[in-house]
Order: sequence, then C-alpha cells, then structure tokens
Amino acid sequence: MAKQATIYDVAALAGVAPSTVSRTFSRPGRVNAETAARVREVAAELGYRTNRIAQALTTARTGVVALTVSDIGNPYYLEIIRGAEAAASAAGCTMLLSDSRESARHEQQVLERTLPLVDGLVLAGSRMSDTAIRAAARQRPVVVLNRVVTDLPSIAPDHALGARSALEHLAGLGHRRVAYLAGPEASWADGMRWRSVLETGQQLGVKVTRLGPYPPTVAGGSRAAQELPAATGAVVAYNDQVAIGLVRGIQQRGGRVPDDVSVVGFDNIFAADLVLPGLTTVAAPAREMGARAVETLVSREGRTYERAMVLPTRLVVRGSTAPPRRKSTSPA
Amino acid sequence: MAKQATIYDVAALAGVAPSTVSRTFSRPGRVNAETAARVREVAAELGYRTNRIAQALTTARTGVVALTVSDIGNPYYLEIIRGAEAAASAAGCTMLLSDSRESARHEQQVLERTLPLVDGLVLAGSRMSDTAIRAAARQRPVVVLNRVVTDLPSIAPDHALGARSALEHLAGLGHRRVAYLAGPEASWADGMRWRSVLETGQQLGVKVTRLGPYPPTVAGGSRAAQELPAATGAVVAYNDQVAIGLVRGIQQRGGRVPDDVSVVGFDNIFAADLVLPGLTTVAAPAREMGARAVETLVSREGRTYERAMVLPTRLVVRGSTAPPRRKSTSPA
DNA sequence: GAGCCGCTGGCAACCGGTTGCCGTTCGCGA
DNA sequence: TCGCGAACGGCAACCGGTTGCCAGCGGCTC
Repeated sequence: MAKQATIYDVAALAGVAPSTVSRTFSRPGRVNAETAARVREVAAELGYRTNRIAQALTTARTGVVALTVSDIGNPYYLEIIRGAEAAASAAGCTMLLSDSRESARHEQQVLERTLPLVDGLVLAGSRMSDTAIRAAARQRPVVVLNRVVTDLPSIAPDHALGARSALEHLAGLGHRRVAYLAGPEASWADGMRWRSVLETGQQLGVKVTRLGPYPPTVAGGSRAAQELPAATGAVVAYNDQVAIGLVRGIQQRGGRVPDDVSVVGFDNIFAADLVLPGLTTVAAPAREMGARAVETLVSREGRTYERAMVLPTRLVVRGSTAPPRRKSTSPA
Repeated sequence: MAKQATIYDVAALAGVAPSTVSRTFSRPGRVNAETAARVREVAAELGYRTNRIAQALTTARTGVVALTVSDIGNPYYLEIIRGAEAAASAAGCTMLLSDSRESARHEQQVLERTLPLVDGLVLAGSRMSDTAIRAAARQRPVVVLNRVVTDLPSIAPDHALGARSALEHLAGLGHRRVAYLAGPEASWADGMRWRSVLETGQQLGVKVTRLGPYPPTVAGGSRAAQELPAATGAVVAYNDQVAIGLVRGIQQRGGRVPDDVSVVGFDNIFAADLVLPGLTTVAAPAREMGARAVETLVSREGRTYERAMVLPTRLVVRGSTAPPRRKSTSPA
C-alpha cells in the first residue's frame, strides 16, 4: 500500500504542468507528441496510475455498471452474467454484480448502496414494482432484463412464445389437461408465462389449471409434487429448478416421468441436461441478453429510448415429455 | 437524473457552513444537537445524500470490497458468496463480485480494474501465483480463501483432512485401489488434496493413482469416465462437478455406481444431493468461510496478520460409495 | 509586413466532501 | 470577578484529477 504517484509528482519530474499530465492520458492528441512521450516515460517510471476515484469526481463517470439478479444461485442467470461481463469488459468498464435474494425490499437496499457508485444499472429479474424501477431510472440509466417496463429500455425473451410452444408441444403429444406450477408472484415472467399458457390452452382446447405459487427452487418443485392432483398428466413449471424438483418428487413417490407425467421447464439451465430423464424446456438466449443489456447501457448517449427488445425462445425437447399414458397399463 | 443536492445547498438553506453539514453526518456528536436536527431536516427536505465518490476521495475509503472467484458457475462458490455478501452488508459495505474464469491472466486483468476502486479484496480460489497475490496485497488488503499464502491472512478448509476422510471411508468399505481425478494445475486445493490422498493411501495400504488433470466441470468428469482404467473400483474426484460427470459417464457406458465404481467428490454442492445416486462428498463450511473472509478484511485495523485459519471439513456419505464388487456377479 | 489561425502549455477554478486549526461563547470553579 | 477549558461553528486547505480560458509562438495568406 505504498503511496501512489499523482499527476503532480509526474508533472514535477517531467517539468510540465499537472494539466499537461492529465491531458496526456485523458485527451491524447491535445498535447504535443514529444511532450506526451516524456510524460508517459516519467509516469511509467513512477508507476503512475490515474486515480479512478478522483477522475470520477469531476467526470461523474465511474466506469462501473451494476447487474442485479434475483438470485445468484439460479443458474439461469449464469449465462446472463457471463454475457454482461464480456460486454462490460469490452466496453472498458467493471461490472458490479449483486443479488436481491428474491426480495423487493432487499433489492431496494442493494440499489440504495450501489446506485451512487455506478454509471448504470441492469436489473435482471427485478422483484420491485414498475414504480420503484422507474424511481431508480431517474437516478441512473437502467436497462431492464426479463421484463418489460414501459418507457424503459427492456430486453426480454418472448415468454409468451415460449409458453405457447411448450403447450403446443404437450398438446401435440396428445395431452388435454395441463397444470402450470406458478413461481414468485412478484415475477413478471411468471405472469407472462401463465397468461400465455392459459390463452394457448383455450385455443388448443387444452384444459389448464394453475397451482402454487411455489418458491422457484428445486425444493419448491418437490413440494409441488406432493400437492399435484393424481390425474395430472402434464405439467409446465415456472422454471427448470421447479421442474427438476417436481420430477424428483414424482419419482420418489414411485411415479415415472415421462410415462405418468410429462414435465416442461423454462430457461434450459445446465442441470436440465444432467437429470434423468433430461428435461424438456424453453430456452432463451441468455448470454446474448446479458451482453445486449450492458451494451445498451453503455451506448446510451442520446438517451434514446428504443422499444422493448423481445428475443425469440426455442423449445428444447428432451426425455421428460411423452404422450399421455393409455388407460391400459400395457403397451398397445 | 436530477441534480443532486450537495452539502453547500444544505448549508445555504440551513444557514450554516458546509463543514457543519459535513460533520452532522460524518461526525455526529461533534455538532450541537439542535443544529444537527435543523441540518438533517433541511437535508431530508432537499433529498441530500452524501456523494460517496467525493467522500472516497478524501477518506480514501470507498466502502466496497471485492470478491474474486475462479468461476461463478461453480456452485461451490455460491455459499461463499452468500456468506461474504451477508458479512459485507452487515459491515455496511458493498460487495463487488468478479469472475476470473479459471485463468490467472484474466484474474490479473480483473484485479487491475477493480483494485483501484475497492478497500480490500477476497481471493477465493485464485489461480495466480503466490508472487502475484503478494503483489496485489501490496496495493490493498487481501484475504485469501481456499488456499494458504504465507504471511497473508488465509482461510481454507482442511483439504488434507477432507481427502484423508474420503480415503479412509473408501478403505473402510474395503477398497484397495483408488484413482484420483486431478483438477486444474493452478489450483492450490488440487495440490493439497492429491498430496493428502497419496499420503493417506500409503498409510492405509491403499494403492492410489492420479489421472488427469481434467477441467473442473461435469464435462471434464465425463471425459475422465472414458479414460478410466477398467479395473478402477473407487475414485476420488477433484470436485463434485467432476464426480457427477464421471458418474454420468460411467452410467452411459453401462456401468453402475456404486456397484461397479464408488465415487467421492469435494465441496458438497447442491447438485450432489440431486443426482442419482446421491454423491458422497467432502463438505466445507463455505458460507462461514465467505463471512469470515470479509470480516477479517473489514476489521483489519492494526493490519494484524493472524496465522492461516484452517476450518474442519466433514464427509457427507450418500449413495455413490459402497463396498467393492465381489468377483462373482451374484450377491452372496 | 500586418493579420489571422492553429497548436500547445499553463493557470486556476471546480467536482463534493473532510478536517486541522482557530475564534467565540459560555459555564464553572476559585 | 477573573481565568480556564469544553463545546461548537466557520475558514480554508486539501484529496487528485479535469477543463475553460488565455497567452505565446510559428506559419501562412494577402
């Protein structure tokens, strides 16, 4: 923790004014090439590094962007985080990652702490109200992920399309009754998914029922398995964790997936391909979403409020879905 | 993004000097109760919030601590992150989380960016050399996690004890040959685990062989399954992901776990209890480690360099380990 | 040869707090 | 009544850069 050299030290040793040193680094071209070379040389010798704090004070830019997720433990965010990190790094900023622990209150606290320090904010899976989000947006540029907030730059997968494709898949297999396992009530995605499942069900003549809400975790899914009506032949779960928990719960009670129950999840998390049977799930371009969010944030010069960006989803079919079981227990 | 009120605004409106406003917030007690009350009132009215950047410039404290992990996707870090977050929050600081992507080079870059902005740094699973870590410690207080660096505050699970208990468990079941699947060469934990497996093996009369290194991922474990000598009856894997991948790989080739091969992992990640069979694994008090690390960092007033803190591990026995298969294929 | 312009470097104000030091006021003991 | 110290508020310097403005200088045009 040796004392850092300042522009004043460099200036003195190089025989120029501090402002010249400053310009050498922050405004190259503004200073004569030879002078700049000398300054750089002295700076290197002294191990000078510009003090980002002091810089931030005058420029009002810290070079840090925040990414808030509703739960770091949720693997869905993994690719979002990676995408965001890559974009931030490419743009020369640091990313400040924080966890709102599935709580609007905690999310608010986190924002309170981080907002003053950052140039912008990506809210992935915010549990706050639109009003609260808009309030934050009044302090710093905000990009909303996984959700659409009017008049705020938003990036979201096409939840409706995803839910529709899940239901079409099940209907195509011959299912006529489908249960939807709801996630957190504060989840915007949950609302969109349920609504789309409901509507698509009506269009396809599939009877849909809603169960829950359940915590968006494996444990939540296990609990759902206990409460699942016996006749249920097909389930769309809020996300993959719930779906995985459900499958396990069913299996532990002696049921079989997909023979007795078909299960579809959302997000295509890594583990979806790990469990047995593999989980059929709705995949979103998570990495791309993370990257786009940060890019949007960083490039917001004219504060152009583009319309919400909705990205296509894709159904990944694995072993957890199959035609409903015949009444007879033996195959045809 | 309305203009924020400053101490000058508050001072003017309250009819006091800016320094009084400053002291009202940063040095309560230094100013008369009545004056303070008035200042606070005016501040509230104006929505004044102290500018953390400006504050950081003079106090040289940003109130941010960084936590660097080798891979955010690794569930092992999850509890560490949670523990660290809780401790940071309790201490009134913000946590800056970053990912070094299993690369010393990238880790270095990340540090370059974050060090200037933070009050201290927790390195969890650093892939850098001791020298590089010491260099960082010269710039900011550092606490090392999962590893011991001489003369630096270090917190690590008792890797040796963990590896020993794993091997004792296998030996107790009757295994006489055990393979160790190595992790990243730059991993300090890997070195400790292997060494302990080796030594314990010698003491217990168990023949141990080392395979790898493999990437510390499920995919790495699957690859290991392909390269596993046919006669192998018991395996200790670098971590749970590798162990899980191994189990899957074995199963896909028609092998059975634990009947044909017993498998032990490290870290007791969440998924260890999710796979079938459940994974026997060495658990470390991850959450506590994360919390202790941040606490150590924050409370480092006298820069007391306590000795390395080594925390006990605990073997969690699940279904992936069993006595070796008899020569006869039928049960006794 | 006068006027103008672009290139450079320096001066000094400023960003928004923090803090050492000083002066005033006031209570209290001698 | 005088002296002394504690309490309290203000002044101004400072943290380390950034930047608007100005001046000197050389070159070019007419």
